[in-house]
Amino acid sequence: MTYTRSEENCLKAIFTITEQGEHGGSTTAIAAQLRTKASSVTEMVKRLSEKGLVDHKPYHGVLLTEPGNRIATRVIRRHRLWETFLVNHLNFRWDEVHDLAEQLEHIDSDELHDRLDKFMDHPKFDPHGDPIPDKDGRMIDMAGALPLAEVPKDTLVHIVGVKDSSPAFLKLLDGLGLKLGTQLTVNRRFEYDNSVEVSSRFRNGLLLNEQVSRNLTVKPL
Amino acid sequence: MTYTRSEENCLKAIFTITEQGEHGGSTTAIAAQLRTKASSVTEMVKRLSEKGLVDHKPYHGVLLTEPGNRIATRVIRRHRLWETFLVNHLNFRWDEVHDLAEQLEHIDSDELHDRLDKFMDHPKFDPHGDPIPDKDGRMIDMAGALPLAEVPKDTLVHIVGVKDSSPAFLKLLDGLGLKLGTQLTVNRRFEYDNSVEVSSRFRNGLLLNEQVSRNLTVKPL
DNA sequence: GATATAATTTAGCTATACCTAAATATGGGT
DNA sequence: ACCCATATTTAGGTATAGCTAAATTATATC
Ligand SMILES: [Mn+2]
Ligand SMILES: [Mn+2]
Ligand SMILES: [Mn+2]
Ligand SMILES: [Mn+2]
Repeated sequence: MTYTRSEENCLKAIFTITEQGEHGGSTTAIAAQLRTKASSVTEMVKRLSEKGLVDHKPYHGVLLTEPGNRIATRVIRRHRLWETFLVNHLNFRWDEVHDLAEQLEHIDSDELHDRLDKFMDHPKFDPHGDPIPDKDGRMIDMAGALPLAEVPKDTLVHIVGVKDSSPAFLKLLDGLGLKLGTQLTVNRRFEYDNSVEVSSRFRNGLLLNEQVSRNLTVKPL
Repeated sequence: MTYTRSEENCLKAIFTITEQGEHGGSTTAIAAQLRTKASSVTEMVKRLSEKGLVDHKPYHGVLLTEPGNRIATRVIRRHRLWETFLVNHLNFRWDEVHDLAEQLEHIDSDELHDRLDKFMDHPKFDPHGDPIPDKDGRMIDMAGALPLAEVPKDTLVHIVGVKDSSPAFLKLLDGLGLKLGTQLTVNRRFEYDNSVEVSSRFRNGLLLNEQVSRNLTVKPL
């Protein structure tokens, strides 16, 4: 079986939405994720449903079936493998690779991606800290990781991921000297705007707004 | 400007056909190359013509304009770079890479392909002996190369390319121990069926039929 | 110069994948 | 139990990219 780019993107969107807690992706949420319109999603979901890749209870959301989940996971695997390749071997920056991976993830070949995986020695994480599924769809689970926004004061943590892979966000982090592995402690939180003040080995009293602290994933050490 | 997969494939087909001597690709020849129908080509050519990528004189063939030629060359560059990467770095065999490259060649990014080129240290030939255009479209010209079928008796030559990249043909060559660089001499030619008998360092009296000798490109030493 | 053959184009149809605007259904709150 | 804001679907349209079958056109041969 081979699926179209749009089908794969739709399955991936549903995966991402349902993974983030939602109990079934709404037509609207999927449309937002795909930057398309709800009516287009209705049609796409109908087709995916006929192919047995999703379960759709109108007004109650779309869920991936087991085959649908397998395909979505495979697309995510490919995306993350390519991002890793582009950064580690072609010397792209972490803020440059997402859009390229959006194209490359649709190349139709398990063999290619398994060889790419092997070539890189089976990397476990992509440049943004996201776990890379192995060929059976298994990946390291991120238990213990949480948004910086939810870290208690005076806890030593290190950055393990970013929720937002947009160039703008990643460039901001670069500009602040924050990257995967950077160790941080929350010194103060301001109720006024939910901003947090953090310190690292290199920098003291760095003020991060709520948007930033929500999009930084960290893990206590 | 960004072009669709079908547009790129059509331009590439016209390039290949006109390169092989034809004075303008006929609708039928293009259709055969693309494994599509003449009527589909008519429509495609109309669109390419409106975009200024081809000149079409009905019943006298389609020719690439300078912009059309640039795009076709770029697609060929990408195809050959990917084939080289797949063979040299992911350990694919030379008979496995063509179809994958047909997909990868449409990834829309000069930056990616220039970096891939650099990563491989600017290879000059792909795994089938075809010259790889550089980022300005220039490539080594194959003057002096000719089909084995046209080599005079007792001339020492070596294999520099294959005209046919199909898995079937390449597997046949593998099976006969013939590969790029192999040195050959034509011992005898048989008028009956245009077959030739060749010798290499490893093998004496190997009989090759016309189809094979036409698809093997060699160069005198 | 007429004509037949083969190449080419046109007409009309299908499928995917988008869109906007209009219609409709639902579930939470009253 | 009802209503309505909102989510969702339907209707109808566009563009790309195929297809088959029918019509048309040019060229090469007689
Ligand atoms: Mn990404
Ligand atoms: Mn990523
Ligand atoms: Mn090839
Ligand atoms: Mn090749």
